[in-house]
Amino acid sequence: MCYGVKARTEMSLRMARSRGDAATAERLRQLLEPPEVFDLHFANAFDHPRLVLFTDTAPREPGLFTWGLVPGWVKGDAQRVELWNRTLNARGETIFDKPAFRAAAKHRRAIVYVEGFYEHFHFGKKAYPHFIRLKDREAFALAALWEEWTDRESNMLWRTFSIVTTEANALMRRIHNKPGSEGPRMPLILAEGEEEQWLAPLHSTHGEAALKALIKPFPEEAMQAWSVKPLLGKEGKGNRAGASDEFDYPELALAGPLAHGG
DNA sequence: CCAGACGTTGTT
DNA sequence: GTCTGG
DNA sequence: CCAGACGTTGTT
DNA sequence: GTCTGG
Repeated sequence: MCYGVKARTEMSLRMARSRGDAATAERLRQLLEPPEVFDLHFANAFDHPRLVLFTDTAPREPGLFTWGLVPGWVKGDAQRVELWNRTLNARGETIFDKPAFRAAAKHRRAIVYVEGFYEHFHFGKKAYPHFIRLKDREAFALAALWEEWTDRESNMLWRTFSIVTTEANALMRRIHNKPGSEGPRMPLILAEGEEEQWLAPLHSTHGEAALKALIKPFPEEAMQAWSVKPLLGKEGKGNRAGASDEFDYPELALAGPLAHGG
C-alpha cells in the first residue's frame, strides 16, 4: 500500500513555516539544497527516498528520514538491507506488538506531510495509476514511526521511518482493487486536530488507547481521486513535475465512477 | 533450549 | 532486544 | 511487472 | 505454461 507519495520540497518548507518558525524553515531549506524532491516518491523494494518528518521528540524541528524503518536491534548492514524493504509500512493494528515497530510506536512517532498519494486501479487486466488527495487541504499528515540506527562498521547513521496503515475506506477499496489481494489498506491520514495527539508523549495522554483511537480510515467523502499518466517505464512520469496531473483513460468510463468529485 | 525471525504491499 | 517455532 | 522456480525424502 | 516472491 502506498505505492508512492507526492511530497514536494516547496510544500515541506511551507509546513515547516506553519508548524515551526522562520529559522526552522531556513535550516530545512539548507538541508534540502539543492531541492531534490519531486511530484512522486516511490515506495518499493528498489527505492528508498528521503522525506521530511516532524517527530514527537522535536515537533518543530523537521528532519530528513529515509523511507523503510530499520529497528534498533538490527545487527549489521546486510540485515538492514534485508529488512527495510519490508518496513515501508506498519499495520496500525499491530504496531504496539511487533518487535520491529513496538519501541517506535511508544516513543518515536512522527508525521509526514504529503499532497497526496498514488495507487493503482485494476480494470480489464490493466493497472491505471490514480492520485488521491483531500478535497479541502493542499497538504495533510500521514502517521509515521521513526528510528535511528548506526552501522557499527561504517559509523553511518540511518534515520528511517515507516508509514502507518489502516483499513481502507470505501473509496480506497474501489481504487485499490487488485484482484486476489485481501484486506485492502490505506495510509493513516490524520485530521488537523489529530496531528498533535499523534505526536504527544504517551504519558501525557490516555496512553496507547488514545493513540489506537486515532488509527482508523479517513472519511471517504473528504477525499477525491483521479487517474494519471503511467508512473513508470518508458512513458513513466515518476519523480517529475506533472505526475499527479489528471489524465483521462477513455476505457475507464466503462468502469463507472470511482471517486467523489474526482 | 537454541535458532531464527523480526514485515508489508504489490505491477520498471 | 524479544518473540516464535522446532 | 519481471525473475525464477517448477520436487521429494527425511536428519550430523 | 503458470505460479511465487520480490
